[in-house]
Amino acid sequence: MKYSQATDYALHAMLFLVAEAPDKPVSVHLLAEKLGVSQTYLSKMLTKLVKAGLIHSISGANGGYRLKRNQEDISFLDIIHAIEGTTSMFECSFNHGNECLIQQVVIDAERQMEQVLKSKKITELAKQFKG
Amino acid sequence: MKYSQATDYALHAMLFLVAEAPDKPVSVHLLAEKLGVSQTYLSKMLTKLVKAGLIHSISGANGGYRLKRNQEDISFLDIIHAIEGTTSMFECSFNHGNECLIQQVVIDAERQMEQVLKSKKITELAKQFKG
DNA sequence: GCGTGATTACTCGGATACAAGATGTCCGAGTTTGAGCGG
DNA sequence: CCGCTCAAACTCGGACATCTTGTATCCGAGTAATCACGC
Repeated sequence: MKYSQATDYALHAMLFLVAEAPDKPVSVHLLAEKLGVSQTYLSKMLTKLVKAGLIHSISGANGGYRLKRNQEDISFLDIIHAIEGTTSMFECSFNHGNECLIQQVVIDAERQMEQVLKSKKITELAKQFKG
Repeated sequence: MKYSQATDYALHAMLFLVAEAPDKPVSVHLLAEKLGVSQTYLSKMLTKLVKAGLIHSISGANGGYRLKRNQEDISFLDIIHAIEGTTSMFECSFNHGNECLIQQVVIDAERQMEQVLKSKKITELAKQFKG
């Protein structure tokens, strides 16, 4: 049970965008260099973030990725969901009478975690990052 | 980011032990049959639970697995940790100045989840299961 | 009836196999910018 | 100076390769209870 490295990349990439370049497009090349990871792999993650509506892609020369307007609202959970998907962490594989008590407990715990991740916005961190 | 099926098996196996046979050994054969999973694979999970000190194995004829004495204290977290390991869900792969702000947030969220899983005992569920 | 050995019913652990997912690379296609060039 | 073309700098998306992990099986070794048999 571990978050994938892809999530790690995505979170750091988003933090960089918010902190360093909130309004101008940044190329994958530069972003990958700053983070020290492979361009092509990072681009896959960015594509997911685009599909999730968190960032915007601008093709052509001087293109790159740019934050969407509502950057204030972007939470950790948004980014994690964009990469990992939104399906629940736990799924009971037995078929006992509709609702599994075990599953209810685990999902309840999961919601607690999501609550924290949802309330924490990436912009908060960017301020700390700078200051 | 998903709990493995092995965790699902282990939780259900523990619930069965607590609810149906709190003091006598149950063979893997029977347990696997009740849950409808493979014996050999389930036995691997039970081995982990033994190593974690949650249950006891009795070899030889009429042997099997039995709960440890302190069954009241066994929480969801204990079982999950036994199977999944205790390492954190998130580990920052970059080396920026010791402490990663992102990692702190995610680990904080993780702790919230663990809090719920820790406070929920398997015996609680067994009572609901019966009643 | 009692000890001894064989059988049976278990767990334990290692070796192996297979599938899926994470990670990473490569390349061709489309798109926009900007430079160069001819009128 | 204007417009056209072409190259460069990008993203996009699919195909592919590799490695790890989860899932699962098989088998031999060890262990404890029980049964059978002979004294």
